[in-house]
Amino acid sequence: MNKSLKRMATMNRMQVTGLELFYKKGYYNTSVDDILKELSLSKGAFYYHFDSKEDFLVQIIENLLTRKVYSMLIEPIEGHANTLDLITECFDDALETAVHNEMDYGFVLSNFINEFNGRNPEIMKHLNNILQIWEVNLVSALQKGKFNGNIDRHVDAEGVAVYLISSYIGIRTLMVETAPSARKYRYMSQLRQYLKSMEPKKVTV
Amino acid sequence: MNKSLKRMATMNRMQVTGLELFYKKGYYNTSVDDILKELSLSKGAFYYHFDSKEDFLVQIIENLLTRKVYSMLIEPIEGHANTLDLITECFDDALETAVHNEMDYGFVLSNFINEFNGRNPEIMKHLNNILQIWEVNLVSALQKGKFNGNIDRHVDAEGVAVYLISSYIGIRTLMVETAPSARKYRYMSQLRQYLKSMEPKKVTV
DNA sequence: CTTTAAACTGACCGGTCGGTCGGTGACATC
DNA sequence: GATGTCACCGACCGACCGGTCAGTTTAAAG
Repeated sequence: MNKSLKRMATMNRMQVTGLELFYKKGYYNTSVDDILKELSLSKGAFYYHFDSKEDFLVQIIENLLTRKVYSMLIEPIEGHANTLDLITECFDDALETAVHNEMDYGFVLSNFINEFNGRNPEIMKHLNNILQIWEVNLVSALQKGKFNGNIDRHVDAEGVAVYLISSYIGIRTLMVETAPSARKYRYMSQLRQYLKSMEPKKVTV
Repeated sequence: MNKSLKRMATMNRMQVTGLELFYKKGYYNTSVDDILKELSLSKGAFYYHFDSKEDFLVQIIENLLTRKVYSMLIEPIEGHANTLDLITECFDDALETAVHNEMDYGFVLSNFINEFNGRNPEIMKHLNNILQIWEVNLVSALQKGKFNGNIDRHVDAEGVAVYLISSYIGIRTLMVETAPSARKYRYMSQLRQYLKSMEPKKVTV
């Protein structure tokens, strides 16, 4: 195998397993040895590829987490269909994935925000960055919806984006352990109603 | 000082400082010695009053956290005024406290849920219990609102409760570090709109 | 076959943490 | 003022964790 290919393969394996365990047990409660044991690799291999545990996490966030948020929450609302429908379907799909996930530990991004807030500003910078990208994309999708006449022009796009993200982060926390399916159903039903209230007011002539 | 009074006083001091540090740095990242140093007490004093670090946490949750949620989020919506107004004001006050808190680390309850989910079922039981009490009280407040004619009778009280709790948990996470005041404003504006959509439809005769 | 650099091993180190335990001072009771 | 108990002290233990390093394996290149 090509040398640099092997390097990439090993580093990727480590990152995938690392994200998995950090998600399950938290960053500080997962030792480097835990990850290595899962992969049957040694300490030396880890520190040959990464400068430190923190450097490792940064690369996981940049490589895997960012992509995850993009594919799950950003790209699905970039289509040309009715923005409100796209958002509804995107949230529904994302939550459905969580419901079917046997071992659900919540929304990775918000779990990390909770763990590093006030403890590691460097990591928080990266996490806030992802959040901001999500917010910006939501806002522009909403504005496109207003432009296309699917959303009332009086709607405050920034406000709606914040409210949507808030509710999503919250429901993912709530769906952990207690009746995820029932809570998803109730949440989606209210979300639909909330989004419906943004449809353009019919102008009766 | 009376013996048992002194005992209570010391235990309470420990719990208050413990909650403070667990909130700031997380449970697993706060050592028993960290708490003791703050209080100029020794290990022996701690383990004289508490069986273990976990027992200590359980007592904090039962004594301090539960009371905190009650006084901030449950009692304020128990009044006789219009339920929707009570909820609005309650959320506004709770978020305003967070805005003015120089060192804000989010919503204690959801922070703990994030930290212990999938790691400590015993603690999760206590946390889910608080969440459920909150939910039940919200539902009954909403039903009272329907009974009193302040809320449309078609409104799904359980759904609204889940949606409110979700959005609150989420906005508290979002308000951490990045523009808390602006985000609070946007959130509250959308919350008002969402709640307004529940007012009874005027029956024009 | 030899050279060489990359990939990896695992023993080891300094430090931290939860928890233990023998001891000590303060103070109420007799 | 002797006695006993409550509240507290702090040295210590064993487990664990992030990180280092001297050395071994692997495999491409000459």
